[in-house]
Amino acid sequence: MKWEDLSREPCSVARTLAVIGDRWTLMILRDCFLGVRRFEAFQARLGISRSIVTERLNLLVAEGVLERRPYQDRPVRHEYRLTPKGLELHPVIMAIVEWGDRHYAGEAGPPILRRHKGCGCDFHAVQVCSECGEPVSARDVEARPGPGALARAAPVDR
Amino acid sequence: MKWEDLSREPCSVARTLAVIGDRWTLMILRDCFLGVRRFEAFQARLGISRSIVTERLNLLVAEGVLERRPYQDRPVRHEYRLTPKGLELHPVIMAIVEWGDRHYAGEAGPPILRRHKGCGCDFHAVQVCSECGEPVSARDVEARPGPGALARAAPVDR
DNA sequence: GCCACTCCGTTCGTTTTCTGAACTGACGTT
DNA sequence: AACGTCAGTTCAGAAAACGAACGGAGTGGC
Repeated sequence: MKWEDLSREPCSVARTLAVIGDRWTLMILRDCFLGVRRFEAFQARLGISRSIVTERLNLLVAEGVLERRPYQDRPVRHEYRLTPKGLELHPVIMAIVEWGDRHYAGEAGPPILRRHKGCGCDFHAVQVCSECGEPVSARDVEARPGPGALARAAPVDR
Repeated sequence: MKWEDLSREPCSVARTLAVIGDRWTLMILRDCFLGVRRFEAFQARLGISRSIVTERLNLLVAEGVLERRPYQDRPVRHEYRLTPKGLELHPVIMAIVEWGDRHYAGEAGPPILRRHKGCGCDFHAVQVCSECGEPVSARDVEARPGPGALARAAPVDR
């Protein structure tokens, strides 16, 4: 399978990764959530090729994850901001942070603390069931084909 | 920055992506959570180069995300199973699914439905604050350097 | 014994992607 | 006029991924 074919797969993981699954895209999004908005800042913080920054930002804008808006004229300069759709990626970043904090934080503890404005506490993100509110782990979930599944969805070969 | 340097960054996102941020690794993990365990099955389902499958599985085993265990002798054949550390990646996959379902499911609806065994309902995953139990969105979070932050953690340049 | 088949890889030459460094261009500052 | 900032673009060389073939250890059929 080619990378571009991912978006045509009948799978929400594949379709999402077609947008954000690139090597550096999630790092760019991390920075977005930390408030980074400018081309130079993304490039400097990540230390990657400028052409990659251009390409990734353009893709994210095309997908409606980021919005490119002018913040000055003469010369016109743009900044990249998360759209509502982009903000909805927050749980993805938080889930990644959660796992990294748990398994790769050093002796000292996690490199970044997050406070929940609602209750004022340093917190970590927990995933719960939308129906009963109980925490959900991998073992608690049973997957089956849904209405958007194509015929292609063959039974898994174990 | 090179890809290998990610694991040395004082950032849980970077460290996590150093392990699972690869183009195909998250697709392999998706299949793991759907019960796929064998080399041939990963390769056939993803349709990617066999050498890439080999490399990614080896990395995931080296990182303790998957376990390589024999399921027969003569000839010895191994299957790849999620370890407890690997199972803890479930929220990451679920967060990705959630976003894909919301923004890329067609008219018909999501391609896969998930039932929570605890309550028996089809559900979706919600992220809540570990302290107060309220749902957390991007706007509700305030990040600041934690104990594991190095001096390198400069203020964000906006 | 011989051939076909399965599973799990490895090897290798070609194509694609990424990198690093320089270049452009519009504007401000000294 | 010279220099600096920001946001890109260009391009040769390095790295990664691809496809297709090959290997090897066993099973099953005849």
